[in-house]
Amino acid sequence: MKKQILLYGVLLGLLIVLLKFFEYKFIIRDYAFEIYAGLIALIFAILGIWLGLKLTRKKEVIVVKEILKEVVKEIVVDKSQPFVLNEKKLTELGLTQREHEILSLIAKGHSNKEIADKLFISLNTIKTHSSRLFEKLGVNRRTQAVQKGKELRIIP
Amino acid sequence: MKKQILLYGVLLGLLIVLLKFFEYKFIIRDYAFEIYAGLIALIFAILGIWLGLKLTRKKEVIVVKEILKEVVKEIVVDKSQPFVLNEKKLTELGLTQREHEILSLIAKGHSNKEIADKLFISLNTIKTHSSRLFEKLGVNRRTQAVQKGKELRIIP
DNA sequence: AAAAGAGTCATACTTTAGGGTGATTTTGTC
DNA sequence: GACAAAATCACCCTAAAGTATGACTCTTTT
Repeated sequence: MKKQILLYGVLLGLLIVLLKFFEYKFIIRDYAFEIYAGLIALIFAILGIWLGLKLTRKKEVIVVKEILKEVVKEIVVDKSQPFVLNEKKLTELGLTQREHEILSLIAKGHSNKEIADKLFISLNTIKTHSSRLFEKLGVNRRTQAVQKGKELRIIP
Repeated sequence: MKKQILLYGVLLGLLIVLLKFFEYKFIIRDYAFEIYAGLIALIFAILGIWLGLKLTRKKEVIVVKEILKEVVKEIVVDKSQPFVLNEKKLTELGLTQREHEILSLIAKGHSNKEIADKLFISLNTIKTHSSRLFEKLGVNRRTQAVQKGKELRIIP
């Protein structure tokens, strides 16, 4: 926050210097003040908008205490939608493409049968995929898988 | 958007007039320009921030076409979290307290057995509740119920 | 007091999901 | 071409989930 204010101040100073400089270079003396004011207003309005946009990117801080390692980790999760796939987590978990695909279909409320029909593969295959999927996510029910998937931001 | 720009322009004009007026009233002549610039910058930065904050309040427009009544309704849903219970929908659907409670437990990934244990009631009762719940939501699987529940904002 | 709504429970039955194991086929990589 | 990873499928069995129906108890409303 202090950085922002400092940045604003410095920018304003620079701008004034710049404008004063141009004042002696060109012949825009008559409307100089209005032009300056307009320019400053424009620039700071844009900066303000940018800052405003940045401010709304709410960050949720999840504090995970790993007792075993006696280390306190802070994971900053960007909660400002829309959904951006967390590819790191995806590879970290070792989820394959197919497994990921099936997870999202599960999340959409489809039954295994429906998923099988949709992907033109056997029901058994869906079961194998989902089993492995659950194992990798450390869950044992599809509803939990969906929950975890959303939490880890690997599905929308 | 055009309103915003107009507002900015008018404000800038007013400000300049105001400042010019004060220039002849007080003796702040020496640093007048810097003060003006600073004031303008400040005001427009604040305006920008406000605008930026307003811009990020994404609104999702759901268009519901009621064919029977030949009326097109537009429901504007504010999507800028956090969860606010849509009580209207809740009563509209006729969900009872218990059913709603069970829906949220389902959404948390609990099995029927777990819910039964948690609420100290029989597994069969959970089944009856969930059945009626599904019927009211127009679904036939718990994953779909969770989806719909979130969509209708009756669960977080 | 009767009716209605909500909550509870049971029994019986069907469907879907999940776990375990093993096997075959594709596909991409060295 | 060999190898590994991914994807496919089958079979078996158990566990959950879901459907249908009927019934009992409270509580609130009429």
